[in-house]
Amino acid sequence: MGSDRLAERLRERGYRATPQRLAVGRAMQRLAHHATADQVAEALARDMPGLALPTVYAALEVLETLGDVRRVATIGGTAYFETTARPHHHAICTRCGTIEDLEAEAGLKPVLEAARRVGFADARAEVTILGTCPRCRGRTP
Amino acid sequence: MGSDRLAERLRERGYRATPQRLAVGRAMQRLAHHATADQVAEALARDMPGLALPTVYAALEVLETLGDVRRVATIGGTAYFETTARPHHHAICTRCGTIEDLEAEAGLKPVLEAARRVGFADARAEVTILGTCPRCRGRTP
DNA sequence: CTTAGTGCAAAGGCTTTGCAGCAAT
DNA sequence: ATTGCTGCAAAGCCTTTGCACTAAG
Repeated sequence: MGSDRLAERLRERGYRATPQRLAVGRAMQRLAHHATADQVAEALARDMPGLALPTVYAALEVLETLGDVRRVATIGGTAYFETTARPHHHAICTRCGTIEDLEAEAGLKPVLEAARRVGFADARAEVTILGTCPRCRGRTP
Repeated sequence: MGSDRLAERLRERGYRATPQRLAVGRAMQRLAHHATADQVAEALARDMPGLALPTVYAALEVLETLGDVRRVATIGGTAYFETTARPHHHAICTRCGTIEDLEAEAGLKPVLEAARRVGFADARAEVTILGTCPRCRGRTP
């Protein structure tokens, strides 16, 4: 899933390989973990001064249909995106919204099967840990 | 966790037992699964004509601190709330946002431990299935 | 009586939409 | 030469905030 092949993969699916899409794709790989549209835009501000936020959203949407990127489940608010490269789970701080990546295996087959039973085919499973992060822990309730 | 005891539990924690909070608490139990603030307001529109949306949000927030209610992890957009009574997981349609409850066991200890390792204490784990619901399945891509 | 809570309105933040101009094929 | 994309601006949603008034304790 090298970023160099992104151009080619875009064209295969009938999309144009624009500099913006390629840049967003590269930025996502560089940020790796998870990023908001705003963070992506900021990361690219230097190289692409004119890059607009709606364009980032549009690019992320295309990358999503390609399967390169997906949205992370959060407790509302800002949308987080991540690359699909290496699957992992997330710990979200319910106070400040910080997201931490977790590299751990989970037993999700029963849940996936339950989902299939109610009609969700070819679905993916994701574990979300919700709690208080270290920094928020030592503060006023 | 009977709704009748909610008044008492509110006062124990220093909150006032207002009709609005009790009504929101009852509505959440009745809606059971998961509901948006808007749905709660709508469900109570008959009985409490003057109930304003900000009040519903405020009440849900209080119920959240009581531990009666919590936010569900979703892929952005509208916030969903649910009662904490019976733990379960969710299947979310990435197209229309529909949420389906799943009653299945998952092996989440490794993930919870990984979370604890990065400083998330007393956290809860939640599995989110992301895919396409039966209704959206048979439609234009 | 006191002070928290409601209701209303308005602000705020993030995401999406619309459209003219530009660029990829 | 076409038609899709970008960039900008504006609209849209949902959620939160501020403040006067009401009501809980």
